[in-house]
Amino acid sequence: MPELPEVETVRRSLEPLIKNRDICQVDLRWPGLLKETRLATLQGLVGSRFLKVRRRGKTLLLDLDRGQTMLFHLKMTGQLFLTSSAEPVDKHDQLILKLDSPLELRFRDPRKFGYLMIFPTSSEEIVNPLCRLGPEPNSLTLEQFISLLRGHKGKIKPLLLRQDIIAGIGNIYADEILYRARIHPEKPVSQLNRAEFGRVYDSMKCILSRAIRYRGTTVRTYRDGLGAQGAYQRRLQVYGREGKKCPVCGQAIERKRVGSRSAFFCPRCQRLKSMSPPSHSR
DNA sequence: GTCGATGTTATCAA
DNA sequence: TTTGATAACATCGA
Repeated sequence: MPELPEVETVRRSLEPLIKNRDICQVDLRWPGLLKETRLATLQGLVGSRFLKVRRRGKTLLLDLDRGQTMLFHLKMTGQLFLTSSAEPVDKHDQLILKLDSPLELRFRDPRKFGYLMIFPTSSEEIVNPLCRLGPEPNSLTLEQFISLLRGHKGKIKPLLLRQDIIAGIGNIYADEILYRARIHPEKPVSQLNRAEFGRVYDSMKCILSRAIRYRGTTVRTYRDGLGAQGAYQRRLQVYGREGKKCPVCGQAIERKRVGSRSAFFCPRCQRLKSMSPPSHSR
């Protein structure tokens, strides 16, 4: 679930509390967490201090003094949170960074898809996951948005999910964005007119900022940097609501596989084809 | 117990 | 270029 709004919420909740704190001890409990990074590099972080916490797409970037950056990808079920060392360690806790006082920064991930990568901050733009990301949604003008999408073929929803085109949108928010824009997830981008692009663009900005305001969506495992749940799950209009009534027209929400992911949408508000004009023959 | 699905994405084949 | 399948893994619900 960690999409842009969730990762941004983790960032905002974590930064003020770990900024200027030192790493006193490193306890890696599952070596597979490290990606393209040596254990010695991780252990060498003892004595480093956190400077800031950034986000790029769905990744978290923890900048340290001494010029290194820790990149966490939460994937499906990863959690990065600050806690007290008195808190019992879960069997899915894969990394524990002891900070000063009783504070610990922990990475927990039941499914073990998430990872940590450490690299020099200066090489950020050439490092693997970051260098292939498209622009941030909030940095895009409508013109840029249109030209990014127009350069590709295919259905709109799978394109919104592509991180190399636009960074940060995942399955939940793609569905919510398209619902608000009244665009069917399978609509070919080649058939979108300017007004429809405009609606998707406005909807993207609106949904993402609203989801950040509500501190993200907790479907199951997502937690912010202090272990708190989000609140946006109560505002979802279509995601996970198959068979329930569309909030606007009352039609049953449908679910369909689009680009090998589940897509939830209202078949009436999000039509694939415009209605044929009424027939006069009778 | 089994089966199918889950918010992500890299990789490979067609 | 695009798509679909697969894989990484644990958990949950039917």
